[in-house]
Amino acid sequence: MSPRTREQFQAMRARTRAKILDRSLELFATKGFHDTSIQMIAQAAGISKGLIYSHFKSKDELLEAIIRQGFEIMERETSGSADPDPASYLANLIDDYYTMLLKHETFWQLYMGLMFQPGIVLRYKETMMKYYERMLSRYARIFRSLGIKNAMLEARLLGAIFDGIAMNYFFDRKHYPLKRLKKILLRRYLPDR
Amino acid sequence: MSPRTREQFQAMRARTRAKILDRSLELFATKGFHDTSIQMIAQAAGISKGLIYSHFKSKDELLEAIIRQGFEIMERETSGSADPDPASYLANLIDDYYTMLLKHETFWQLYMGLMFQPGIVLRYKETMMKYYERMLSRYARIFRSLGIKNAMLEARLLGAIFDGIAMNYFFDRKHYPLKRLKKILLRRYLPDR
Amino acid sequence: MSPRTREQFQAMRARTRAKILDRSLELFATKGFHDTSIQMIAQAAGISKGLIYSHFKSKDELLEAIIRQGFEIMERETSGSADPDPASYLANLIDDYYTMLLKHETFWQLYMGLMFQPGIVLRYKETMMKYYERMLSRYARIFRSLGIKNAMLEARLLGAIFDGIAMNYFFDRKHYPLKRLKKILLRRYLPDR
Amino acid sequence: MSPRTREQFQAMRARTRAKILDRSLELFATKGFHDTSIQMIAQAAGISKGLIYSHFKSKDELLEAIIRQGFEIMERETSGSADPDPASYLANLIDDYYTMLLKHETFWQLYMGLMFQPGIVLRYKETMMKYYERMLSRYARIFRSLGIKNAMLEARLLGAIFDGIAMNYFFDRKHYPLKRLKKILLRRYLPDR
DNA sequence: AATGAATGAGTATTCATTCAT
DNA sequence: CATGAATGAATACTCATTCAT
Repeated sequence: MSPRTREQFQAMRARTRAKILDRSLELFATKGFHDTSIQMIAQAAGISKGLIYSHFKSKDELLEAIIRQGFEIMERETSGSADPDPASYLANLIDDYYTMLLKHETFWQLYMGLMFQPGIVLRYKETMMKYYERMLSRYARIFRSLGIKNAMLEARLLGAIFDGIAMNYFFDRKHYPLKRLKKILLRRYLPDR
Repeated sequence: MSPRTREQFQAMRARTRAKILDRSLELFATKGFHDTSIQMIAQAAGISKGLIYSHFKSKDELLEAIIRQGFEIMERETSGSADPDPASYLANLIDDYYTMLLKHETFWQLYMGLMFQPGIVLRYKETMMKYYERMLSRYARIFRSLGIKNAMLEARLLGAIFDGIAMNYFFDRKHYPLKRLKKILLRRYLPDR
Repeated sequence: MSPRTREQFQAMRARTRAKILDRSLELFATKGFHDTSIQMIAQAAGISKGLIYSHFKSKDELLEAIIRQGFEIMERETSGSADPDPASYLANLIDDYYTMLLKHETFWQLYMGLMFQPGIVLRYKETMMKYYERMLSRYARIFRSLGIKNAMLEARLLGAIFDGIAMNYFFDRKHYPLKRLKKILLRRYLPDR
Repeated sequence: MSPRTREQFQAMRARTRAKILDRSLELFATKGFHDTSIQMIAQAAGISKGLIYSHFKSKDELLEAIIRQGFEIMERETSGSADPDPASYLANLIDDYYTMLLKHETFWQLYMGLMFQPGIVLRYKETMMKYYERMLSRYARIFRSLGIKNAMLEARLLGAIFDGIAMNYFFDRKHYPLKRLKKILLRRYLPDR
């Protein structure tokens, strides 16, 4: 019955918050934002509805927190991987993308789903765009260093390819030939390897 | 004062039905299925809520009708365009895609949005898949006739590219360089032209 | 193309009216008043919704017409059967009741159902009561002429027996031993026959 | 400021649930199932519409709960009353019936009303039948032990009498000579007392 | 007279959010 | 801090009734 220290409290809160974020991400991604009720999240997280509201002001803010967190993780993980050889860069890029897609499948799925729900997207559009643009710039830089013309356009195309693959993959995860497409992609962008 | 003829009634119904389909497609696409209420559709169509239900048994069936209609139009318009020269085929393919995308923008946007709403997608997955597969087969046939190996995989890649482009386009219609991407695409797939 | 005479028109109207009454009685009795829509009646009668309203001001008035008609028929058919021998009277009474029950089964069922729908009953209570009381008086008269004391109470009991039997019969028409109960009844009220 | 204990929550729920059951029974019985809206029940119970749905999944389930509860009470209260003398049994039976009728008037009225609403009855028919049959068996046993032939048929007749009396009583509660009918009934079934 | 398209008030139901304890 | 009872606004859907032709 010794009173918990401030640290213990904070750790607990952090754990609860993480659990909420975790569970809602999963539910939002697999069932959709509208078809996931606060009640369901609470149940999945093993806590009460009220407690969710002590962490997030509203369902919308919870969603926002998930998105923000997702982007942060994504960015943190992508920013590394310097490589002197531009061609490897490109291979890394493609590798990275696939790694990310599979590692953060759930977030990715949620994120793409949101892109098409205009009512929701509006609120996060800017955040999403910033992230996306940063990514494109990275692609473009590599293309440019490889002497490719229209580097930004090429970056856009690569981005579109990635998005399209992800989209199709999520639509029919079980049967989509993700790996074989990766091979084709590598062959196309790095023919001389 | 003589009663309306059967034809008159049918014409009235057809007109109303078209208006409903039209308006809901637009609203579903721009605001999302969940965020569009029957009330809103009624208002947009200038009719009463009840009348919608005299045409469609439920909101779900209305959506289904929209999807079905969309696919039908799409298919009807794509099925033509025979061309003796396979290379032209490919150019046509890309042309066609862009034409379709712009002509039926709204439906396209709805369709993509639905792909990520698991609760909804389930009901129409099969319909969507059939359509998509038919499209891929067409692509593959062309690749095959051009002597390209892995024709089906290449078809999948092209499909992904198209989807990715559409997705990005819808996310930021105003600034997306749709036309320039088309050029890049044509150059890539038909380098010797 | 010769114009129909006034008589022909009236005959047609009467026929339509009869069909409406007939069909609604059946539907109200078997599905319940609330669970029968005007649309269903129109369909069952092979006419349009509007036409029903040209015969009856409202669904309620249609019900009222059915009830009124039912009572009229009932009364007309019961009023006859004079019999010099009081004991035969009693047998007749029981016979009559069973005959009526089976002949106008549908109306009977509707009528009993309405007795317990307070919202509806209120409007027809008086009509129903008058009819019922007249019936009871007839019973009482017979009991009195047979020298039975408490004739009115006995009439009430007989009435209750009739109602109870009908009720149970309607609840499980297929298995209810209607005929055997009649025998028991006759034996009880006319032991020396 | 300490959170409510599980017991406190349970007590709250139980109180609310009882209030809902209580009020709906009354309203369903006096106004009919269809003519009682959830809104009315909420108002009568002094709670919000939503709260009703946290206790019962639907209006139908609420009705079912009422019926189930009614039968349970009925059965619990009837099951007692052993008596060595069969004749007393019979008197008890009649007594019991009248006691029940008056004690649970409202439920009785609801129950009878439902018997004639085909759409509703279907769902509960079996439950109702089971209860009714158990009751009839009890009656039959007594008749048999009194050496009466056709015991089951006699039971059915008694059942019908009870139902008929109840029905008439509910139709015109104020003026129906319930007590005097009881006397007549007792005299008829127990003439030598 | 006859049709059925059109209306809109009414109803069950859901769910994010609040709040007393 | 934590709970879940309670609220009420929002939403899909039904159906009696009206009315133009």
